[in-house]
Amino acid sequence: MRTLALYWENDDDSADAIRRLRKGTRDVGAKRFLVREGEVQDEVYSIYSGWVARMKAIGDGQREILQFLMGGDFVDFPLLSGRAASYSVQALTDVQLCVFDRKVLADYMSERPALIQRLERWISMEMNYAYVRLLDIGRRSALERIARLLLELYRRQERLGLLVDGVMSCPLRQQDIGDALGLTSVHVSRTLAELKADGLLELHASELRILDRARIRSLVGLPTDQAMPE
Amino acid sequence: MRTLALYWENDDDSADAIRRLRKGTRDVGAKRFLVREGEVQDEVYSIYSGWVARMKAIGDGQREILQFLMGGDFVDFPLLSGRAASYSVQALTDVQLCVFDRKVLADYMSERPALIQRLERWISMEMNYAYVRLLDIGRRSALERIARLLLELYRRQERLGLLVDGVMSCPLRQQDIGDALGLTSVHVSRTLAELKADGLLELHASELRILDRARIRSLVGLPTDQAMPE
DNA sequence: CGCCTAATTGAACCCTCTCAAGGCCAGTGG
DNA sequence: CCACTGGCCTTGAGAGGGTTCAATTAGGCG
Repeated sequence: MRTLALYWENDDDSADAIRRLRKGTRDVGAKRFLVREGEVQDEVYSIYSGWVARMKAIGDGQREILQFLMGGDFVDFPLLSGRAASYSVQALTDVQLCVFDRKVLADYMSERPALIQRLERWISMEMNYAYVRLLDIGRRSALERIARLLLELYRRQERLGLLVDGVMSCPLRQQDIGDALGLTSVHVSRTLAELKADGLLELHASELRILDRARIRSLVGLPTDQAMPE
Repeated sequence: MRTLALYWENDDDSADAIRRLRKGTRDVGAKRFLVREGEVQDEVYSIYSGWVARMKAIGDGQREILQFLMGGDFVDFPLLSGRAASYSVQALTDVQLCVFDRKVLADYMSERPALIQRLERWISMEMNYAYVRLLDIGRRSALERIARLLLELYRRQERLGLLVDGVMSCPLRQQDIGDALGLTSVHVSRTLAELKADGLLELHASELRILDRARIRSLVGLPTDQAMPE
């Protein structure tokens, strides 16, 4: 486990400053909830290591995973004004968190207006993930959805420098993938088999390897070159 | 056509101040694009009157509507830092816009840190709409999706004081509803017929009337009382 | 080794799509 | 005033992608 940067770490030292605001760290076991829908929390978490998911539950025990979170991501939302969460957040693996006091964070930021844009950029990136997922679920086939999601996760882990020899450690169960993409775990299984058979990727024993990135990108409707992320 | 409040108009006068920043107004005809995916704009719009949709296109001519916008909503995103839009924005009806200069708005806000929280609250509300839609498309049946969307729109128009005798003027084609919910216009037609037959709502000649709000709410999995919005 | 959770596979079903024809309505032009 | 047009909605029939149910296999872990 290594120390991960906060998202807005870029070219200046504001990330460092923010990091110094942290109250401490905390370990949370897999399957534990960090936030429950409807609750208000005066702490803010960012993820140090491990995987986490934001999700909404529907009456009959079903759930929809809204977003997967990993190293450096802030867990909840809105960050500054503590309001009842509109979703739950659950640890998918054992997780190490960075803990902030919401008020301290809010005070710090309101004294540094330049950070607004950074905050806004972060949020709009989050927003974009949600919108891309909407396009996925609304308009793409199971094959395309799964390929795109795996590529997205792979890309994010890659950026964090967490790949080992081009292999991503993927703690997601097929159930989780299905819950994120509006599919059944059964159908995720079948579709993954198809992707493997086509030689696009390998996923076995929680290890994901992208075999043919270009072909996946074209399958998904992205330009084949490296123009755009995900 | 009446003057609509900006979203963050609440209890103080910051909304007034922001409104004074506006550069002017502009009229845009139905079907025109206000923003195109990938473009950068130095103007920011909020909606004065009319309906607008954010959408993403997929290669083969399909599109997914991400969000419907109406009176007081800001059109694009991120608001302050002009970046390439990750979606297009199209007018669904003739629209009257409030035009701001992005830089003026950004400067104004960075001098008033208290507005950060307001900005963040707005965005997190937007985020919530996206997340609710994800739950819809991912886990709910066509019947539930359509009922919920129409209730959401009805509720928003109600808040804006735009209902006339409990009737909402709904400029959406069934195609639009389908594009927002991941359905075909054909199936939207059939499902609407079912909702009408069940006596839940009326939708005819662009006029929507909610007949049995409580039953729709329970169909959709919301508490039957008025506890929560949408 | 045994237990438990996750993944795979098969078969039947169903919700939603596709394709296609017809109807309604508003606008337009003769 | 009426025929024509184009856009949208409706309706039918058939097909398909994904689900459901259920049984089996594979994997981790004490």
